[in-house]
Amino acid sequence: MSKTAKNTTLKDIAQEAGISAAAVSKVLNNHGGASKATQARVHEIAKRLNYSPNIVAKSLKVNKTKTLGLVVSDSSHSFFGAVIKGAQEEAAQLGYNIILANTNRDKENEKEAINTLIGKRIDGLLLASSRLTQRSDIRYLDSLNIPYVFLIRRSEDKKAPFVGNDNIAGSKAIVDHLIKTGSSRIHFLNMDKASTSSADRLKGYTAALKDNGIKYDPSLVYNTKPDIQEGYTVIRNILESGQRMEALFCGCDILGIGAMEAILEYGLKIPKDVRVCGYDDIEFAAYLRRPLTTMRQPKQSIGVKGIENLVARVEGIDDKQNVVVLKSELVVREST
Amino acid sequence: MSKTAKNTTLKDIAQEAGISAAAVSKVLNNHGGASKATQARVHEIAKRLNYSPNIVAKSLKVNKTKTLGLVVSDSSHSFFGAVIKGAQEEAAQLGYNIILANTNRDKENEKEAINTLIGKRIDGLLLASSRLTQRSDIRYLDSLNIPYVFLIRRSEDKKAPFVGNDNIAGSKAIVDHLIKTGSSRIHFLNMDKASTSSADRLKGYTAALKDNGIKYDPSLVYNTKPDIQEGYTVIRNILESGQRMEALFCGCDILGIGAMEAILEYGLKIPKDVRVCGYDDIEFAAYLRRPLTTMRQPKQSIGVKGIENLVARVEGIDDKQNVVVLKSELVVREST
DNA sequence: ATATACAGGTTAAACGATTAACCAATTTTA
DNA sequence: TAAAATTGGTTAATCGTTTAACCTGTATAT
Repeated sequence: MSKTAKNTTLKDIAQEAGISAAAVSKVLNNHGGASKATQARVHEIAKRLNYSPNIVAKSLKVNKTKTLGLVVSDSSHSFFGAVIKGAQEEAAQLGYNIILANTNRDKENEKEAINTLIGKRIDGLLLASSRLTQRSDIRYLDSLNIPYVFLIRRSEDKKAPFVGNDNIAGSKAIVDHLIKTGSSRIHFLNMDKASTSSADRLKGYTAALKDNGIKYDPSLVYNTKPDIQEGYTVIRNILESGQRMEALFCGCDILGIGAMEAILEYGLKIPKDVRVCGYDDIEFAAYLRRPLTTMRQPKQSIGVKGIENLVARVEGIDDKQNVVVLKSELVVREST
Repeated sequence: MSKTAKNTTLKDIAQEAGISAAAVSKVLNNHGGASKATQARVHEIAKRLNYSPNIVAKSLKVNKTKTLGLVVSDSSHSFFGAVIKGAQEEAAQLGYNIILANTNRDKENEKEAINTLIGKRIDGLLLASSRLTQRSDIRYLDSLNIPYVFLIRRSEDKKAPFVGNDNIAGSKAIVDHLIKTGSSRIHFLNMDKASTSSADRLKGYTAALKDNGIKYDPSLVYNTKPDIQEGYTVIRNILESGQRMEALFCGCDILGIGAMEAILEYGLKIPKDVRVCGYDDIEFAAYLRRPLTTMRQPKQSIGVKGIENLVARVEGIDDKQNVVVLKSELVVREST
């Protein structure tokens, strides 16, 4: 593996073809001003010498890297997997590459990751489930001087570019489903209180109750971080405290999985004793102990639309929307 | 979002500090040759002007980008999610970034992806479940003149750098488990025939049979691509053909999920009538309809070790192993 | 026939860093 | 005290492109 082997450059081709490097550059970029014969010769030589343009040099010159940053809280999470794939493929389609960063749900990590991305001079930034959702964070993001788009979780500043689903409508729809199918006392295991997504899902929950004339009982609402074990623990504790539970809406499928484990282990039947639903429709939701009723978020589309929107910004196209809200879909399965 | 705002450069700092850009560079890189006072001044100005070194320029000069390529067949796949995360975090730790590429299991896509990565002048390449595993592909990869490491699926050329688990030992262990716990007629739903991983898993399967004095019956072995629906279809067809099935080893958990769906839908009980196991231990294997017995591959470690090994190559360290085989672990669950 | 346009290039500067080579002034060493 | 070494820098080249500005010879227009 000879690391010292030099790559072919424009100059090499120029020399071989007996013309200037500038001429070669123009040929290779179709910038005109070259005879058919020269064009053919240049292309032949380029192919023969296995030329691969040095994008680093080009980037330096044109001040664009054709690279976008994608920061996610946890790329191993099934949900993000789909988002990442959608984003990556759409980016490739549009001629961009993606550098991936993980934040592990930590704001400082996130800022650090963004800073190194900035050093690499990315053209734009996609923030999935970001922690930088406060108004003050927007000032920080704006100071980076590159376009950015929030994914999944929106900023407190509602004008900030965003692609995701309508959490209020989605959670209202799923709670409506629980009510219409017979429950009026509905526990809600939501995610971290801090996130705008959680806040919206709570709004949907209360809206559904109100619409159906049910009084909102805050003591039925719990918060924890999206983690199977956490979901298990919280629900187990509730059950062991002797509280009656007939229906449970989990803020995400991951919590739903943990919750179902706890419920089944406690000896209750799903859906006979307790009806459970989640949110997201992660890949395996249909194959769980009890296939899970959930709201299907258009995960891959979020990635795709996110990139589309970001690239439009990067390239200065201005017929783009600021806020793109995609539809989520109720998927009813065995668990309810 | 002013796109024209210029970033601070070394020159700006130099001007402000009244010294040359070279001096500033040295200060910022701790290359010595500057008074304490100058150092302090430079650092202060850099911070004040919000200086972020242009890594693109640096990369061009030093001919290293501190960027690695990671090509996977499908980043949305739960298994790769963990690998990607391990790789990304380890890379960050070592000062590298990762550009992600998807191939969708297509060799031409893979080559194309690699070519654009080469254009971006990545320092090294990680190939997860690559299609470029033939000897002729090694020549292609070598011609790229950058270090590469195979992940998960090894090359036919056994000397090629590789990080993954021992598929022969792993599949032998799990088939042993099926035999020791009472089955002698074991169906095997393996993945695509072409892959070295499948071939190794078949070797493990036959080795286990042989060790236990069971005759190998090729008519019990099926191949299909790793996809839930595929697994479902193949197994459903087998059952509908009237074949008796008492134990089933699936080449990956994904196939196991589809298989279990088919078996349960056909009215058979798991594990009473048919005992099923998979391979990989993807995140949700424990929460499926029937929690799945499987071999737990150290997915995140594969990513981590892969990067470690690749970076050692990139940086010319030579106490690295060529082939790193990590242990997989038998996880027995309800399905067997 | 003269001016004009165009085809097919060339030259040189620039992007923002790094780094080898050099230098003047001061300090240390013998 | 003279030579050597150190301190704290500077200059200029370089990485591989792109691109504005320029040039020259031929073809076309008037």
